[in-house]
Amino acid sequence: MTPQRQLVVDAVRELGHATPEQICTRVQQTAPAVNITTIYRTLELLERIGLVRHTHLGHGAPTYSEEDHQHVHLVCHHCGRVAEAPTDLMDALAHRLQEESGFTLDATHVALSGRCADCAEDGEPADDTGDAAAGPDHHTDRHTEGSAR
Amino acid sequence: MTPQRQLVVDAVRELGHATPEQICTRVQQTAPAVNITTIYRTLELLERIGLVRHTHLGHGAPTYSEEDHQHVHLVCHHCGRVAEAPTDLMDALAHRLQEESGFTLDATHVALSGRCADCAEDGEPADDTGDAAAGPDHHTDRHTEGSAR
DNA sequence: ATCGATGCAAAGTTTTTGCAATGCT
DNA sequence: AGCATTGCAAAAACTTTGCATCGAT
Repeated sequence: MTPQRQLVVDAVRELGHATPEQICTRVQQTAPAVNITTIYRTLELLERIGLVRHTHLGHGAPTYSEEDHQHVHLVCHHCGRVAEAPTDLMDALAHRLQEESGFTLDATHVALSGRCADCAEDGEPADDTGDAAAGPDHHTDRHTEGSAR
Repeated sequence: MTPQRQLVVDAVRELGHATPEQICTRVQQTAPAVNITTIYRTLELLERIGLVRHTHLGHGAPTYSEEDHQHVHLVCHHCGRVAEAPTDLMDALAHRLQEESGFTLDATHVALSGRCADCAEDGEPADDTGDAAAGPDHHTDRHTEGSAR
């Protein structure tokens, strides 16, 4: 309804899966005055009305994406990249869970982690100390994850 | 090696999957002087040497468990309870991911979310605003530290 | 004496809350 | 005016870091 909210929706849509801070940065490119608080509150609202959903990529930071942008996230321990896979990959699993445990799976809410094809080629073991490190092309310049301290 | 570390290992083992703070609380039942800092440092160490591993349950707080305690976590949106399922549930999925995307799945690192059998019975829609809310029986009394009343 | 482990306090991050100001009806 | 939304600042929750002390080799 408000311009800020529209900007948040747009940002979520454009970024695909982004943390609140990334969304904030994006929104501020258009409207620098927008506060991070508003991002959080808007995201919460948008989620409640079902426009966006959030997913946990393994790291602490949740990422937001469009509600209808349904896919499974695959995050690589090694390079931190996030790939996407169709949710029907999970169908069989969802079925088994339902049968065996009565558990109804929400396939889109979490990310699966592992190692992507690119990183599998490298023989190097992941420094699995932390989670997915900052991506190679994503400049997720948060806390510059130093592997060896 | 040190008594504190042993206590941390024990706590992780007993609690199954616990946040650093829960572990801290547990350890402090035996050794009240132990500081939360030590918990974090010890956990980091134990993880590096492969004694424990951490898993993201969807909420921000990572939980730690024994390395060999391999299972998939199923966390319920509704009640926040964490169930466990054998990892071989994921085998078929892992295989497909490998084939189709070259992605090597690490089944134990993340939790699957959804709604557990108990909560499925209640017709109530989950207040899916946040993640798993504080459980009904889990009194997630985290911040119980230093305040030795 | 040396070196690592620990406790304490302070700093850093990320997210939430309180409150006053703003804008729309 | 009434009401929701926003921005700012402070608080809270969570984690890491610096530094002095303690213990064992």
